[in-house]
Amino acid sequence: MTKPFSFIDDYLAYLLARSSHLVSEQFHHQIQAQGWSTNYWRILASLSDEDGLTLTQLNQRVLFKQPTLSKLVVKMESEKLLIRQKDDADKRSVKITISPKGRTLVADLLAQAKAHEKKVLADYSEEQQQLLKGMLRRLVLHLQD
Amino acid sequence: MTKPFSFIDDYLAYLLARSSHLVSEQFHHQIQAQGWSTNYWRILASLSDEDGLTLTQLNQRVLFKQPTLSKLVVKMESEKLLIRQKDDADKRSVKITISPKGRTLVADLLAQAKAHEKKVLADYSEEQQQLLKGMLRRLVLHLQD
DNA sequence: CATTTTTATATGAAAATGAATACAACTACT
DNA sequence: AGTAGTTGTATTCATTTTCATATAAAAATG
Repeated sequence: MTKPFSFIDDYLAYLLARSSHLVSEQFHHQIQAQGWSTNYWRILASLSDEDGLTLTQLNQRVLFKQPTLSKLVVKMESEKLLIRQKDDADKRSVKITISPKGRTLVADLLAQAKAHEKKVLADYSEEQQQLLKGMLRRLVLHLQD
Repeated sequence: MTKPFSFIDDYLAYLLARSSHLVSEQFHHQIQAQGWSTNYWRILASLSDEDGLTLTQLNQRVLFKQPTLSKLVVKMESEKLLIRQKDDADKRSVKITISPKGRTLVADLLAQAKAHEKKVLADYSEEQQQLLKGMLRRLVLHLQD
């Protein structure tokens, strides 16, 4: 009995990239149809858990290059979605907070995201969902140092 | 007992994006250190399993936008890594084949990729690896229609 | 503490990307 | 066959992203 899968279908990096792509794709369309950029969503979602992050801290969650995030954040501030303020403790740092306008937006998007995930995982039992997420969490923890 | 995870750490799309990012990151650095673009790697890897794909077919595996792939493929042909030829059956189509030069490159990169994956999954038992990959494969199948 | 090194963010020029579209070839329908 | 719609690829142009670097502040060093 030989290996049943082609390289690509047995290559973890590809399976992750592909599933990530597919899962996000639909939802990104949904967001874009409402006139929002997916970058905005990613930034707001990352801030939704823990507000007042530094640009660097935010950058670690949001998976952008630093100059990209820097510019996006300035732009989002100009659209009143975020507030940027110098950190008093370290005057190089910029602390980023969601504005009230941003909060209402992210609340809406979070609800949509949860609903979308529910659909994506509709065929999975609660145990399977936790198993999948748990394995991914473990992988992330394992790799991020 | 309340929910132990923040939104982001319990959101499948994020877990996938993050783990995908982390897994690929190191390997991409490794490739870039050798002077190769990660886009080239993705294209060559996708072709390694099944040569002579059409641009559209290749595009489905490689997760680029069509104009991006179109340009990359022309560029790679000019560097003698690929061969583009009109499909006789359908003269709109371009069939893409790996050149001999491309073959030696991809053989090298495939070996590196497998070695890298082995390191990434070093802490996982064979069963766990198959479980993880199986779940991802299932997710991909489930979503790609 | 003065000096060097490191860290946090911003910016400008250059490259990559993508939406829209053009164009050519194929398919379906009448 | 002729026409209308569809599909496969290339191209254009505006936007986005990134590399390289600047700047300023903090930390480390002697």
